[in-house]
Amino acid sequence: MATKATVKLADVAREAGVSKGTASNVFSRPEVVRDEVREHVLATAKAMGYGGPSVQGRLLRAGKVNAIGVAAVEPMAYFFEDPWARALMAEISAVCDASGTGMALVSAKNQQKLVWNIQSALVDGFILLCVEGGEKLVELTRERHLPFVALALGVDDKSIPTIGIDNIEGASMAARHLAELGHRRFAVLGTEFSEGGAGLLTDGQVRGATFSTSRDRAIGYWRTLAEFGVAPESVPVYETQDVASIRTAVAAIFAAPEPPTAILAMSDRVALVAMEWLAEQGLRVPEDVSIVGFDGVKEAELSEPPLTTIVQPLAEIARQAVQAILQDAVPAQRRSIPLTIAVRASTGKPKA
Amino acid sequence: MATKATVKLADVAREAGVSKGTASNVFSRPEVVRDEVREHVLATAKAMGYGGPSVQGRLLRAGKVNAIGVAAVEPMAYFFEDPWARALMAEISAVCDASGTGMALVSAKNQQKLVWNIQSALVDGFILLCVEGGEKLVELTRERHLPFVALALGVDDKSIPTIGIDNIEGASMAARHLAELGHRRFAVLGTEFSEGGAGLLTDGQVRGATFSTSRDRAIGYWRTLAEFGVAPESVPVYETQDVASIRTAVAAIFAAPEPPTAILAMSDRVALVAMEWLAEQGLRVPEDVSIVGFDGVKEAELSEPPLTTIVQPLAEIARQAVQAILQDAVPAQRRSIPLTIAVRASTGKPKA
DNA sequence: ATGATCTCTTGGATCGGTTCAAATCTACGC
DNA sequence: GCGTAGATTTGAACCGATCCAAGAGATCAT
Repeated sequence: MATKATVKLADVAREAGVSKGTASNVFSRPEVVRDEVREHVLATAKAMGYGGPSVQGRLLRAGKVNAIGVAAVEPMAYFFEDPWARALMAEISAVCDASGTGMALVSAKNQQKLVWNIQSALVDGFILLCVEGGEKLVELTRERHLPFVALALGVDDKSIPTIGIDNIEGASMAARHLAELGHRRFAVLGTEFSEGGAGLLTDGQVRGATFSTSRDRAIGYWRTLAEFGVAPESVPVYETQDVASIRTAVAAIFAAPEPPTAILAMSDRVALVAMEWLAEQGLRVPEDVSIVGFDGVKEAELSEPPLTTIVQPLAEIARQAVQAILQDAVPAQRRSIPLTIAVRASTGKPKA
Repeated sequence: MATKATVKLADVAREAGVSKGTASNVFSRPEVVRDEVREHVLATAKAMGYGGPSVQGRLLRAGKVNAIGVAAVEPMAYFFEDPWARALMAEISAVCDASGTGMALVSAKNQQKLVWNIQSALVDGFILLCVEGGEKLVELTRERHLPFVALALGVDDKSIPTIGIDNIEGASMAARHLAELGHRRFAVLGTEFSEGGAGLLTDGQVRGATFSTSRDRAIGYWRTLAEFGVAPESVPVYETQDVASIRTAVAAIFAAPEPPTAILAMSDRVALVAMEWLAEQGLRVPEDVSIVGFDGVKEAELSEPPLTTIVQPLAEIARQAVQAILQDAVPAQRRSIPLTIAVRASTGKPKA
């Protein structure tokens, strides 16, 4: 059903009695060929079942693929299932759409396959979603000698072109919001600090975290709360992983003799799971507990109650990332984009 | 930062003092070259900043891209935002993942760009999401002379390789479920029947629909209801488009002197919007009205109440589509995959 | 007629690899 | 010292187009 004996441009040219060059022009620069000739070549091509210039051939010559790859160390379905990834992909694709650039999904949970996929992806550059295994991903991508930009990179490395957010600043905003409402007893529901960890963390574990994203957010919370007279030692930080670990953590937090009146969650996902647990326990948000998320995913707007959260400027991140790659002008180092806070119904004054 | 003077294989070969052929073998068939030579060439390559064999060059020779394209006549963000598309994409990507195949997103709302994108996509074949503009899409894809499979194609055309579902059968299941619960007064909340239409349809308009998907579902509903003694004329069919048109339609349905006790919705999306309207009006589901959706998207499980719906076997559709393309064995004609019904809380016995 | 312009066409070089038949090298047996 | 099988290398052909300098024709003014 597909290409059969693969008719090529040269065949069409011969059959039509013109040179290869002319035949090529008929397809890629029709205006320079005389109408009569063009029609004839086109007709011959159609008759022979020629499927237009092979992309491969053209490609070899042009060098540009006109597509960018988006890579992650995750199964490919991640792009369509994870809320953050999805939101980001939607923004990236909107930018690509506008500039007529194609997108290729490059991904694999399996290291070996990932190597191969990155090596052989037909793209002009990469956008790396570094939520997990970021360093490895960057290293692999480097070898392709193509422009790339890392997003959500969890490690500090000045030599990696990154577009991101200022996590300390974002966390600060969340903490300030709650502190200004009058809260003084807090707990932090964190994301991953180190490979596979979970549970209550010590100050040292927080500062020595593998993933700087989590570390910076914790530091941002602590620092700002301190300004309001809340001692960091009084603000426990729980590391979480899957849903079960999140529930365990919230349970631990509220098992305390004097539970917090406000929760600082390092991601909307964590916050939403926590809200579910709270609802099950009959604790009202925000009357009994206020909670602030982080990321600004769509789901946060639709939850009951809607979640106050720090929203990431995904559209702007996407725009800058795609532009950087298309123009082969990747930032020399990390570039930060300002965050905003969306105040919704999950936060309020603490109980008197 | 990217490739500079672009070192090529020939350069490395010259520098290392071996032939181009040997250099090529070092990278693509390392086992045939002597260790000593291999090491030396590899070292030279690294020193010169050679980024491995260019994919383009290899490609030209090999002919296989090892990627399939998924195309739709929609803005690219559609793949990440539309519930049905997302669910399907997740399944497709799972299959691709398993076989190490890459995925490229090919899409554009703009006809001209779409043509170009399809023409130049670097893929071995296409999966077409034909929810809208299906015929045009098929036509364009044909020209590439690559294997392709159409999904959710809304038109009857035996010459198009399609993998789909039996819409009549699915609609039948929905209708039977409600009829067996005892319902006798129905209304159909339909999807698009013809380009841009909306509102109450006549029998003739239903049967003469442009989109066979909607037509078949309507026919399935009517046919089965008739078996239960419900005359087709008593079951109004409303065509809908955007959210506003859906709300208008439900409003019209419930403005009737004897409103139906059950709604047959042709898609989960339509059903969910309708449920929202019903909730606003204080009508309880299923106590006052039962409703059955179609598609089986994730959101249908999470709605309040969870929606009874006809679920499409997306995983199986995805598997067959990807396999067909990878093996260049596209079905000669339409192939149907059986549907199942997920009975949830949105349906119950009618009020006595 | 002759030369100057213009408009098309042509053919060969090139993109960056892979492939494979033939050439070269080694080691080993007699 | 000679022949031979086996292991490596080589070099030219090829994949399917695009690009461009140069050639061929047609048109028009002198």
